[in-house]
Amino acid sequence: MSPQNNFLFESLNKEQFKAVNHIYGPLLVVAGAGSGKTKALTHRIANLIENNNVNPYNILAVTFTNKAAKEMKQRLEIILAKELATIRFGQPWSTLKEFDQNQLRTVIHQERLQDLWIGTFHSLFSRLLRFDIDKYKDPDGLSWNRQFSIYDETDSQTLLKEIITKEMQLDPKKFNPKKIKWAISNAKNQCLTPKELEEKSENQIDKLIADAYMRYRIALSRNNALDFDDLLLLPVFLLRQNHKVREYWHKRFMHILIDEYQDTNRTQYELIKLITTGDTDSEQFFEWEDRSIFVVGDADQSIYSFRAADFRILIGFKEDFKNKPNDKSDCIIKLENNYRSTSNILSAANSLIENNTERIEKVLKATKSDGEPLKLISCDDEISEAEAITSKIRSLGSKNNSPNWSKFAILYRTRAQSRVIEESLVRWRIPYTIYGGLRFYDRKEIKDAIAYLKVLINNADNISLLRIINVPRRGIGKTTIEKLNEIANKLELPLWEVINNKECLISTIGRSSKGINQFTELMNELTCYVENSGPSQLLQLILEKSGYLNELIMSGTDESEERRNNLQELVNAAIQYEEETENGDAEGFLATAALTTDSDDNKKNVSNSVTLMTLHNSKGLEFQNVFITGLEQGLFPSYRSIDTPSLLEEERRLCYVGLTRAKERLFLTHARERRLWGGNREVTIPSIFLQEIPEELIDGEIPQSGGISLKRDFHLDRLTRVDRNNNFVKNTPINSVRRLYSGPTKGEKWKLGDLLLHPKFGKGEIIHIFGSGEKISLAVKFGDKGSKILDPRIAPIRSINS
DNA sequence: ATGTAGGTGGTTTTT
DNA sequence: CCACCTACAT
Repeated sequence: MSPQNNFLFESLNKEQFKAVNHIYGPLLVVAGAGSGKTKALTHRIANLIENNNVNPYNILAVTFTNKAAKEMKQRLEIILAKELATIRFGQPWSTLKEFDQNQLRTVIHQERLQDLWIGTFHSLFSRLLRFDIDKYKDPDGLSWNRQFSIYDETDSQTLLKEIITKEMQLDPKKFNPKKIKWAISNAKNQCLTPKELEEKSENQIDKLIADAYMRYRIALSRNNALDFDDLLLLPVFLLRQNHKVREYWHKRFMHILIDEYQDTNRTQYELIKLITTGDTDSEQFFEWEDRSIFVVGDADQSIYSFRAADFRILIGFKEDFKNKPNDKSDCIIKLENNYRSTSNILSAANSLIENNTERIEKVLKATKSDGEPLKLISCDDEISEAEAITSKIRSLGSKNNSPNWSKFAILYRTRAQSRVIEESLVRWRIPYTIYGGLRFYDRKEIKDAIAYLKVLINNADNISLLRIINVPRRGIGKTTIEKLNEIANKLELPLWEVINNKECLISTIGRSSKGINQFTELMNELTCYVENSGPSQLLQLILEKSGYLNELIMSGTDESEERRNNLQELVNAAIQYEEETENGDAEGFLATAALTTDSDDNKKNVSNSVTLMTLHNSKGLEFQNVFITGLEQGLFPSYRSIDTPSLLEEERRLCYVGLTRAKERLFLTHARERRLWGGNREVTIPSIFLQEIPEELIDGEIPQSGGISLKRDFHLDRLTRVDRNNNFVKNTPINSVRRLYSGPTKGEKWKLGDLLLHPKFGKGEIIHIFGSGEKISLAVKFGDKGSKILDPRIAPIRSINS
């Protein structure tokens, strides 16, 4: 059939059409922000299935987030259902009743899309490992089975810390487990084995890290566990060594699509290459015949190099996948029409990004009119910044009787910046949602419940076992656990094997084994249910039989009520998982739990609230009104990037991503001074990025000071906070609020040119006064000691008469 | 075995 | 400033 007649192609521009109609061979789609790349992707998949007889079973589609995967699947469902509508009902989709529409979608979902693999690299390849991990033969003799646990950052750090302190006998203060984990992760993302890392090491510390990596790997395998990076790294080794496995996946995934290709790292790239080329020698060029690889990306939006993403992979695409050495065929399509933002916003973004050197030349062309100029909001400090943002949102929102808060997004470089903004929003009763931060699955009670399930599935998982062995309290103490753990290590057995052995217990810890017995009996009883129960039922049983729920009910506090609700929510999530996957097993549910982030949660999107998130989290989203905050040197761009050109370019790309999120209005804010971590306020320098946007596009504005009349009130007690261990923190005082409420200062006795005496710096002269009233800081010049910024309420200074 | 006080160290971005 | 860890008291 002639594809041109197909409505699949109706709403596409010329370039999008070319992309969608690409069938075999490699293709790189360079897609600028807002240029309709998701459309190109979904329509191409539909085109493959609908018009080119491709079985969805043979398609692998990689997205950057689970949310994107979900959305893509839904869009695909609708496209195909529309197609089906004309065939089944002989009438267009829009004229069908909702009931019929839904029925068609269900049909498509069940009959056509069930076998389509679509998801993040991590979720897709954890799935692949569930099939084939037992076929992996490790050169060091390590092994895993398909019940493997997935360790999150905390779990793996716990494990690594144990290795560093106990096995290697190093001082964790000198050798920070976090940093070592970071280094190991980096190696894994570059596809390096411990051995390769060791060969590359140049100094003692590098050697130590390689050693830790080696031991960490062994420890993971003893726990039958993998960390996030392993989910990609292990498949690479498996596919490299096992021809049969490689051929299987090569033959299965004939059409590979990858979104956000600029954020691919070496390991992911290796993975894709292995599956695409299959059993051919890398020296040889194979025929594409009936297969394709289709990647979409934008080098200007590459913002994840800190986790080893490398956008040069995108730039090298043509070289990597061209047909023959001399192939001249053009396998690049550029999407440059932007359908999202006003022309002013685009001009600003284009000007900014032109300051980067490493790029694929590309200019976003506006399809919308000029719109309003960008607004620059300069503020005294971070509190007035927050107030200015809030007041702007209020004035724009109040034009409407029922304001649509979800049209607003506040973006920041670091999470720490959100706090002050939250306080301001709470004060003005503006509803907001923070993305990122504490994951649902990271809450204490959820991690506990999941740990039970993990141990039931994989009893070698010591980290999870140790987490729950005394939760709820069974009177098992630290020394007992320590003792047993030592025995387990000595015998090279999982801790579970040791505690599940009555003789062993009695001979080693004797009378203090009561609690342990209670625990093993519980787990043995629960194990009986594993085979015939789904994850939701198992969780329910765990919570009841362990006494976890009872304990929460007994305590009867608001906090425990909240925890119970969360646990109910967890059971619901498991039920939903079972429905979506048609009786998916507990292993699959655990993988979902490990790999789901908060921003994947679609429930949040429907609420009418202002969005707060990091710039990183904003990738792929769009909002009517966007605030980019904290545009100061050292904050954005970050102080760690400021002196390194390549890192600075990444910050600039991050800024570019931020700018291009906005559809209509864009606000840029900065504070003239800022308290970074409660310490002294620092005078700031406006971000270099502000200078890189043409002046004529920006409209300055008089900064709003923090001195709006504030009514003491409400809600502050509802700002329940949770610490990093997920315990609720009671009555956290909110300092900035307190500061704003406390009355006027004891008087402004300081003025320019005054002389003062400081015990450490000596005599100084006030050369500048920042702020006024309560929030005053003095810049004082101390002769040979240089200048300092002082807070006169804190600094031990007294004025002297000249 | 468990709870709490105080000292200390760390602060970019995430699957 | 905040969260974590350790040491100590119960």
